[in-house]
This record gives sequence, structure tokens and C-alpha cells, in this order.
Amino acid sequence: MTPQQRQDRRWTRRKEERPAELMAAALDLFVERGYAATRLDDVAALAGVSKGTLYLYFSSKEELFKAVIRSGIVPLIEQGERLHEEHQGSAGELLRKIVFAWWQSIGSSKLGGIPKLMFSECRNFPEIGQFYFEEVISRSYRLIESVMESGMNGGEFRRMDANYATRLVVAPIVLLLLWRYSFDFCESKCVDAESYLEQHLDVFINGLVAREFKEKTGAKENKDAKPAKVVSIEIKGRAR
Amino acid sequence: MTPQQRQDRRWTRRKEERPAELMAAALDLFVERGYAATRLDDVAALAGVSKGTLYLYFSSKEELFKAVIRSGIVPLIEQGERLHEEHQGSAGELLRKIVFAWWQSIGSSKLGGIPKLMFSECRNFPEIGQFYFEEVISRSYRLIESVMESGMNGGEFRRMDANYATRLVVAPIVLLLLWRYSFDFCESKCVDAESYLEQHLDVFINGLVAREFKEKTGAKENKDAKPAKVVSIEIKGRAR
DNA sequence: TATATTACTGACCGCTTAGTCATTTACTCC
DNA sequence: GGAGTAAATGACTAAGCGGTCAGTAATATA
Repeated sequence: MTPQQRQDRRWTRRKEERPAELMAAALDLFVERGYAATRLDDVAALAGVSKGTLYLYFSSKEELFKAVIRSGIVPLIEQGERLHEEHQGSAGELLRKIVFAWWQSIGSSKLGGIPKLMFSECRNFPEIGQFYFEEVISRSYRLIESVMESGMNGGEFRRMDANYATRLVVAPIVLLLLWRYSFDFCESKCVDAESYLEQHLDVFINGLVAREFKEKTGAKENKDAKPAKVVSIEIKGRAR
Repeated sequence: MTPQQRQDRRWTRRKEERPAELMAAALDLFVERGYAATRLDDVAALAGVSKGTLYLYFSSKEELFKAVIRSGIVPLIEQGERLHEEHQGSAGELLRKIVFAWWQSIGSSKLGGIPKLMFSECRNFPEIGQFYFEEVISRSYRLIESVMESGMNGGEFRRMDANYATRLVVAPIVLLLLWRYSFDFCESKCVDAESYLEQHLDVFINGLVAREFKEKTGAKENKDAKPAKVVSIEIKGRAR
């Protein structure tokens, strides 16, 4: 069948591709407008089908929503898993690697809209909220937390509450994402994610390191300007 | 009229209190469920009136929403203004003061729900989103940014992009708030805001300071444990 | 106590949209 | 090509909710 012939048809059978296309369309609209404000007619239209077709593949709006989240999660999990295994080099290095890899593969992709969606809707869908919390948030946090702890145990980072430390690294990253899907349309100057993250890790790791181990951290200095060279001595002690 | 008599009445006239009560109820429900999922019958019921009464004071659901945001903003602005005027002491000290004052007066109050609401809904209400962005976000950021810049100019902080630096201080604070109104119901161990913020400022300011000026910063050391004493020498340079 | 005023009520209307299903159309297989 | 299968359609239904308004009860006034 020629493309022309295919185009002449009112519609074509595409059983395999429909679910993914519908979920992609739904993700777009859910992220843009929120769950309640998204009409299924619009989702269907964006996916190039009618609403009836949508119901061939998803039994309800809520099921569609769940499917969107679940399918969005898979890459997140896999990414996390992979990074956990690569586990080598200093804690600072690993942290950098994780953050940038995560940003490139997820944050900057369409999947980056999911966190905003979940923050907005998790209370309306406790079941899927719980699921997301356990399968994504907790797992990610555990990953970062283990990096923090190994950094502390190895003497690279000073001692502190690892749970809070984890939240502190993650916060600017998550907020960057939430921003992109909310207020960014309000401002002209947009944030350059790479350099923003760079600066975050720079300040954070610098604020974290046990000074006498500074040379061990993988924190690469800013290279396009005279870096602030720091030579320091620390009298070891515990914070908190 | 005795309270008993008043209770016997089907309803009482309370023209003055109604708007505030309705807005309070609306804030609760908007924050909890989101704009679209909040029914005006429920708002009215929570405020102890009928839906008809709601429409005596607000001409539409959207107007109610705007009123909630606007009235929630007033304290925010005033708070910011006041802190800007008090402007004394080191940049680090000021930052601490601002953050904790903000948390106590706003973050931990009911108003703390507004950011989540705005993040969720700003795209559906560009007008009020823009308003919030300009009147709250921009003004707050400008305040923090000026603190950052004075810290840098005074040599207390090392040089870096002040805009990013501002976002980095604010991020963990905003996220703490968003968390409280979203996923916190998922986890058993709750975050202690005070010590979380304490640790944030500790790490952040420590990561920020130009080492040779460390003694000048108001960053008080953790007092319940041996602090990590840092003696350092910096060869002055510019980052970025 | 009688009358006037108005804050408040709640039944109702109409629009929107999630969800259904009888029908149509593309495709498969002989 | 023709019969059989199932993917896709779109008009339809039912329900929920924003918004209205004629009526009612609390209060002010005299």
C-alpha cells in the first residue's frame, strides 16, 4: 500500500501504536492543564483518534492517568538502577554523574513533566500517589542517600543528617523541573539548566566537603574563568 | 441575644465575616484538591453557608480563586518589605533571619498552601499567574538577590551568578512547602522544618563563603556538637 | 408590634464531559 | 474477490457542577 493510498483512508488500524500515542498525548495535556482540566476528547484528538478509540485501550480517565505515570516511571527506575551499579569514583563525582545523566535523559525530556503532575494530583489519587512515592521518590532518595553516606563514611563529606542532605541536593533539581512546567512562561530570561545545575553542585559539594579531603572530590572547577582556588585545613569534628 | 438563641436560628447575618470565611474555606479546599476538583458547594458548606451566599460575595469561581490568592499575598508582601528595611548585619545573618522569619509567619501557616496552588494552576490562569509571579515571586527573588549581591560585594561570598544563587537558596524552602501539601501523607517520618532549614543554610552558606572572610559571616556553628572548624586561605579569583 | 429591608437559602437550569454502543470501515485470509 | 473479523467512529446518555433567582427568615426601624 502506498502512502497516498494510506492517506486516502479515513483511518487505519494501528493497534500496537495506539496506547503509546494516547499516553504521550495524555502526558502532554495533563502536564499542561492538569488532570481535571484535560478533556478526553482533546487527548484523543491529539493522538489522532476519536474518544471511542481511547476507551478501547483504557477503561477510564483514571486508568489512563495511571498508565501515563506507570509508563513514565519505567525509564526513571531503569536509569536509577543503572547508575547505582556504575558506582565508582568519589562520592562527589558520582553525584555529579547522576545529576547530569538524570537531567539529560529525563529532566529535559517530556518525562520531565511528570513530577509537576504528581505534585499537583497526588492527593486526588492517593493510590497512584503512594505508588509513585514508593517506586520513584523513595528509590531515588535512597540512591542519593547512599551516595551521601558513602561520602561521609569515606571522610569526603562532613557528617550530617543524610536524609536532609539528600533532600537538599534534590530540591533545586526538582524545582527547576517544576518551574519549567509552571511559571517559566512568565519570564523572559530562561534558566540554562546545565549551568544552573553546575552551580548548584559546585556550591553544594563545596558546602559539604570535609576540607582536608577536598583534593579527593571530583568537583571539577569552572574552567572558563579563573577559579577560586581554595586551600584549607580542617580540624576534624562532627556537625550535629 | 444568648448563644443558645443564636444557635436556634436557622442562620444569622454576618455580612462582614463571610468573605474572609469563604476565602479561608476555599484556600483549604483549593490546596487540598486543586482548583477544578473543588466544588463550590463544598466551599460554601465548609464556610457554613449555602452556595447562593457565596455568590453574594464572589461573582464566579475564578473571582473567588483570585481573591484567595490576592488576600494571601498581602502578608507575603508586607513580610518581605519589613525584612528588606531591617537590612543590617552580615549577608549570611540576614539570609538566616529572612528565611526563618518567612517560615514562621508564612511557611508554617495556612498561607503555606498557596505556592502549591499557584504552581499547579498558574498555566490555567495566566492572568493571576502573571500577577503572582510579579508581585510575589519576582519581589521575593529580588530581595534575596540583593542580599546575595551585597554578600559578594562585601567579599563575604565568592562571586557567582546571583540569579542562580537566589534560586538555589529558595529551592529547598519552596520544596519543603510543596512537599507538605502533596506527598507528606505518604511517609511516616516527617521532616522537622527548623532543623532542615538550619542544615540547608549551614551547607549553603558554607558552600558560598569566600574562605578568608569566614569569620565575618553570621553563620552560627552547630552548638550541640564539636563544630567542624575551618581555617582556610583563598587565592582570590572569580568563578564563571 | 407592624413594616421595611436585606442577608441568606436551596431548588432549579443548562452546559460540559466522562463514558457507551450501534454502526461503519479497514484489514485478513481463503 | 468475497466473507469474516475487529479496529475505529461519533452520536448519544447520564451525571456533576457552575451559576441563577424567587422565596424566606433574620434584623433594623419606628
